[in-house]
Amino acid sequence: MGNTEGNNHVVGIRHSLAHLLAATVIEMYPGAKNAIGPAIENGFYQDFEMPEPISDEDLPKIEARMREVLKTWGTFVRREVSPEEARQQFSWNQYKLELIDEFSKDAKQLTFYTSGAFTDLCRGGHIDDAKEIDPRSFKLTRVGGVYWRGDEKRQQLQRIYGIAFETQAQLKEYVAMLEEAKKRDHRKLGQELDLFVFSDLIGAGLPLFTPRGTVLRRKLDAFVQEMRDEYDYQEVTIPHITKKDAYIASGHWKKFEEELFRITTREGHEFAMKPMNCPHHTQLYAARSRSYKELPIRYRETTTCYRDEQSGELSGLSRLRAFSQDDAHVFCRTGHVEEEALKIWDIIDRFYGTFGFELKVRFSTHDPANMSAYSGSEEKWLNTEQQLLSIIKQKVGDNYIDGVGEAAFYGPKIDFMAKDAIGREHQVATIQLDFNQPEGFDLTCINEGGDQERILMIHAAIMGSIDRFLSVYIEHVAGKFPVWLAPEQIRIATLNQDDEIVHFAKDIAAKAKSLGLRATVDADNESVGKKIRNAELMKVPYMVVIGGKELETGELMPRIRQDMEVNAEAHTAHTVDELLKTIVHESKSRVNKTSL
RNA sequence: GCCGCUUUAGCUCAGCUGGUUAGAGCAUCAGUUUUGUAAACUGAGGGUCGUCGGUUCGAAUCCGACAAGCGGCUCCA
Repeated sequence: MGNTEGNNHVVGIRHSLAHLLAATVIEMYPGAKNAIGPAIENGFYQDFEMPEPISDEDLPKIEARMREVLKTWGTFVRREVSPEEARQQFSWNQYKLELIDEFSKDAKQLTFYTSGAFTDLCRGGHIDDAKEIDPRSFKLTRVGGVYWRGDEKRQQLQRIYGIAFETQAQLKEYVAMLEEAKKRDHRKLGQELDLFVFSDLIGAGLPLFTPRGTVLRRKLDAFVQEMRDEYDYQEVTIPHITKKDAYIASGHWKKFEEELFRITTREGHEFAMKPMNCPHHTQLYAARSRSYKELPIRYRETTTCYRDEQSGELSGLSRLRAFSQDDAHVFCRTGHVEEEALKIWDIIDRFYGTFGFELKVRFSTHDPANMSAYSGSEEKWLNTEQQLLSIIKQKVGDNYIDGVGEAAFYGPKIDFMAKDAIGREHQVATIQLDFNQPEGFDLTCINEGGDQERILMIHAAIMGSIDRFLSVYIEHVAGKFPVWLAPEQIRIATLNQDDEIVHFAKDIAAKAKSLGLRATVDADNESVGKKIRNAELMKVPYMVVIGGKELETGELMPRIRQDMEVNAEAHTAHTVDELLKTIVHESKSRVNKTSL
């Protein structure tokens, strides 16, 4: 692990490269204006207003020119200037002028940094000398469109991204990681492994899951529901459309009206496809008066939600217009919150632990500077946040990330981020404490004193969206699903098309199916080598070849997918019963190792 | 939604600057072969070149709109 000094140094390199990129682009494209360009994780970027749009194909020549310009650069020279002088220098660049106006509000002097023939307005943070940059340790990666200052109402600029490290070896390592990520891309694997498809006829963001993909969904969902059953969740079922009144009461209408799929009935009534499930579930709770003795009431349901997402936001299974949530709502009193949240947390730990994900916790709170984005008084916000914080402290101490402004509009959340096998983080599970919808829907219980008491709701999704979880999980395991999830658990291939051999293979498959396994027979007229290759490509965990030898001895030599843990004697002959029994055991125990 | 790029057979991709019946590999189908742990051989079928419109004597190729996808931005209950 690098020390702090080393880390600052690489940040300095990245920052300095952003300057170099700005200098190079301005030189190569007369009329180009640079806006901002900071160091970021693994690299840097620089925003430009370009006279003509550039594309990815332009990057190699910009990169080559950067290396030339770099040779002319030396120490970074700092100079303090007055705002007036700065304005004069950058009169050609309205972006810098805007920054100068802003910075000069609280500073009398601004700073310029110069290396080679290039000077930029900058607060600092470079390395001392541009000669410290290894010209082989950076690379321009992509160009994208961005809004000036991140505001979609303002000018659109072009951003050039680069990656940069202290050494060429580190750059190579990072490039290798990106290539590995590309190989694992769930959109690619989804097609190769025959898990899901999209159709132009059906529409963007509307995934169609194949039989194989559906196995994955059902097994994952069953796992979550099995754990919820332990904690007395009750399964419910709701329709997928609703009158808009439900969203007016919940507060969603005000905030998400634009993102709803709306339906007008022939009688002119307005409905919407449900974008979430809480309003429906509240009505199950509110169907009759509830005694405090009944609480907590826990509803769970895996069901599809529909949101009219912006077309540019759709991406594989990560962002969809129709997606399925493994949703649950707990209706309870303040005194129940801690215990209920801990139960959910336990399910989350067990679920993600099973897959080898490392979890990080984010405490997602309201942004005091932006209260208009939230429902309810700030006092109530602070109150509920305190409740969640004490739970977080209890579970992980100070080991959590502050997510100011990351709350839902109706309440604070505990969000969980999973770190995958190649080090990327994804937001997954969530526990949300909601004091607003119980108000909106007037949810109460009759308390010990016989009075109506306002209750609280906890929203909890373990996978969040099954679809999005799948996108993360497919990439995490690179499509090599453990036996309990594998759409095809064992493939029985015949050596040839001899009747007796084919019959034996079919008998084994029938036996496997009777034990609840997912087995297939490959009796095609193909070479053994080809059949093995096909099974490998589909990442089937177990494969056996049946020939005369097997017919004679009744024993099988399993071919076990390489990522699975095995014992020494795994790759020896086993009886059919022994082999199938093992696979059944692995199917139930949810481990990715064979007990052969 | 915004900026940029892309779209040729089920999949992966050729097709130069517009010019007679649009190609390959894999997959599929048929025949041959009857195979021992990651690709047997031969042959056949399959595409109105994303859709619609325009320019042109002539469009897969140029222009426009729309759709879908990719990389970003914005958004994310």
